[in-house]
Amino acid sequence: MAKSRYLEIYNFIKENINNGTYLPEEKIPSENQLKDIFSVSRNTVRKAIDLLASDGLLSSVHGKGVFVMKKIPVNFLLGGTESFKEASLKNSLKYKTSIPIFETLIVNEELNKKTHFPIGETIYHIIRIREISDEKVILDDNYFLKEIVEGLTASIAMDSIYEFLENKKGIKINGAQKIISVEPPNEEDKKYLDLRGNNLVAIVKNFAYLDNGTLFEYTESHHRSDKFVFSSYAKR
Amino acid sequence: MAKSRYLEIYNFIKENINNGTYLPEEKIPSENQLKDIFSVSRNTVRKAIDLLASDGLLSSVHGKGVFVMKKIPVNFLLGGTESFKEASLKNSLKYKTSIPIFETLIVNEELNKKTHFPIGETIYHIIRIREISDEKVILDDNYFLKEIVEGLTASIAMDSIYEFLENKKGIKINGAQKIISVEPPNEEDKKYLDLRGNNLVAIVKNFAYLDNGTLFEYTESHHRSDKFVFSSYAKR
DNA sequence: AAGTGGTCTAGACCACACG
DNA sequence: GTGTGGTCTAGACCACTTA
Repeated sequence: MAKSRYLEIYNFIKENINNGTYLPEEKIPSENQLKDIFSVSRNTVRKAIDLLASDGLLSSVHGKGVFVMKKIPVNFLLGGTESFKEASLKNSLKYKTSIPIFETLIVNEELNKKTHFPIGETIYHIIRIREISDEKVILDDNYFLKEIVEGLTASIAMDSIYEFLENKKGIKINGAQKIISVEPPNEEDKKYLDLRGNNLVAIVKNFAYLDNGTLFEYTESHHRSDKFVFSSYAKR
Repeated sequence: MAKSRYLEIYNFIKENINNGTYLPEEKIPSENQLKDIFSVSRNTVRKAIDLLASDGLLSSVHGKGVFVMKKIPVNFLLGGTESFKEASLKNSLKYKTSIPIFETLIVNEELNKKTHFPIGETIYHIIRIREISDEKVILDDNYFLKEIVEGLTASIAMDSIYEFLENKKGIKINGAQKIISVEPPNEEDKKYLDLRGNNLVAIVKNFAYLDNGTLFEYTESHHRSDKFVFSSYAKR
């Protein structure tokens, strides 16, 4: 159940898009009609529509109406801020995680250059190897501010770190800056991954921020290049 | 000057972030203070704040206040010495463009599979080669719905297609779904790009939609892997 | 002219954080 | 308790599109 009126309307519209009641490239009922249907103010209807528009599902056009965006032709997506586990579940893949490194470090100049954490901060450094269908294809090189993620253990890291941070510790994550590039594998990649002749890895650098603006995580995900996919929707 | 009150407030806050009046990890004035400063209703202040939050510049925290996000400039995040990456992110690059192919096609089954345009539609197919510092490093394989982009010419494509569509034709673009992968070069890549021994290309597939939901563009950008970089901010 | 979304007001009550 | 942001109302007027 939705806890607010606008989420109720949000879910109603979303459901009607998914089940084909509202068709792509066509209009949904006008804001005034929806306001009467739900007996709410127009602002509440607009809030629901704005949310769906930022999801890329709707588009408001002045004087015309609110259109349903044509369905995005990809349903096997990785990426966004989705964690490895969420992505795997959605794609029903078999995965295994191993953790060859779980250590505590103090940020020195070299680490500061790489992670952008302030020099002197205490951080956890974790390397996780992701095995999918019996092939080690992803190496996650994680750095977390210890102060923020206190209580994190290797067995939690085997599962989902984000699940722990958000649900167990109540940490509010605002979002993350991601930078993707393609580079030759480093020593750790060669040591831990099943490169199978691939001489390049796709690297996703991830700078994650708390709701108050603090940088609390830096992660480099090294993907075997032939197994790498990334997806995002960019509003114009 | 801004044409609406909320944009005025939006620009005011943004300016104060940029010039250091509002500092990262600290709070901006409360919604009630801003409402009095600008003599507007609280909803108008909230609209400005919501916009900046969706830009990733602010973050509202219930009961606490509105925080300025700490943002590390993207060019610092890259590190390394690769001047191309820094330059391309600063947008200070001069592309030289050549157009070996500019043709009109009817969508058949094979093209439908690749572009997702309806079978039977008339489309433009354009291949553009991007040369940077005398190296051909990007191949753009573009497909546009002819009906929408009518009037597009090769000389426009040399410059900026989007500038033409948005400013000259008044086309409203909602956004685009992007999918990134790494693959071996195809025959066209081998023919047109200076691969310099690189045996992989980074491919950005781009599905662009109009405001009414219509898919009007499909583009594959093939980047020589050592010159590829991609950046995005994802809200949680 | 009628209908649509875009902006804005001046309130209200609620939920959360902190001292 | 006080202050903060989160939700919501019941209007109003404006700007754009279509007929």
